[in-house]
Amino acid sequence: MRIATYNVNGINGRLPVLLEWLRQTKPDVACLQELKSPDEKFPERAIGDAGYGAIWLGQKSWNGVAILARECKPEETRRGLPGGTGDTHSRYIEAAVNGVLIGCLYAPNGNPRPGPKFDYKLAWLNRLKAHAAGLIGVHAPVILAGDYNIIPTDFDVYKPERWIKDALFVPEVRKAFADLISQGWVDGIRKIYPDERIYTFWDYFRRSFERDAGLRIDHFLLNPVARKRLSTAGVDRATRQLAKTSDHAPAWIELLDL
DNA sequence: ATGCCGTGGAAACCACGA
Repeated sequence: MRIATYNVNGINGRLPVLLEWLRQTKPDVACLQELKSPDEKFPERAIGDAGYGAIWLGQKSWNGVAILARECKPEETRRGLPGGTGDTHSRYIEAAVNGVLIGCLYAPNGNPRPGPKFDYKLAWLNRLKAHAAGLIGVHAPVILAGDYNIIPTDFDVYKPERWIKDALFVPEVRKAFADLISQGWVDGIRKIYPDERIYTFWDYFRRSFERDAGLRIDHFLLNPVARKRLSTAGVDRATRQLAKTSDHAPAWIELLDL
């Protein structure tokens, strides 16, 4: 079972690239972020024609998350993290697909720091941690996949010194990721590639992709049941080279079938 | 050191992203 995550940066503008990627790589589940689309403009028909059922949580212009499942409809279990009174951002949706519980998340960027956007990021990550604490012990595979907007370590950024004060890399934010790991979650991509440079995002400008000046900010966290089934992982770098592409590349993990 | 590019929405610029 292949589970992918892809920050599409606008699902309607990105539709040709998204459909090409689905056609070529055929993930069983695809977690999408940054739809930048209100619910009524989600391209349900085009995605259905491509062979995918979908659930989504959009909003006008910003944010937005969706879960796609090949040849079936995800069984939605939650929309929005708990404790979100007054939070208008569409950043979390969760579903069961073939016995695997999938949380699809788009964490806040948090820049500029300090400021209200950074405070919101830390508060949101605290809510994620609280929800994750309740999922870690579920007796089924659980995957928390998405754009965490966190560079976990020096090894996950092309030039750490340039990012020291950035909201993706400051100690408080890296600690939030480490706290999740302390709960018992496993960083799936790093588990498969302990010693390789893996990036999932490259800026559009300064020829970042050509220079491989990237960041690893899209992650899969696996609970212990899911970890036992983890077999392979990867990043679809070819998709990052297509015309009109996102600044993120899709990332994926493979779980052994039972 | 930097939104230099790109998207969406409103309005021919602005907010926002990482």
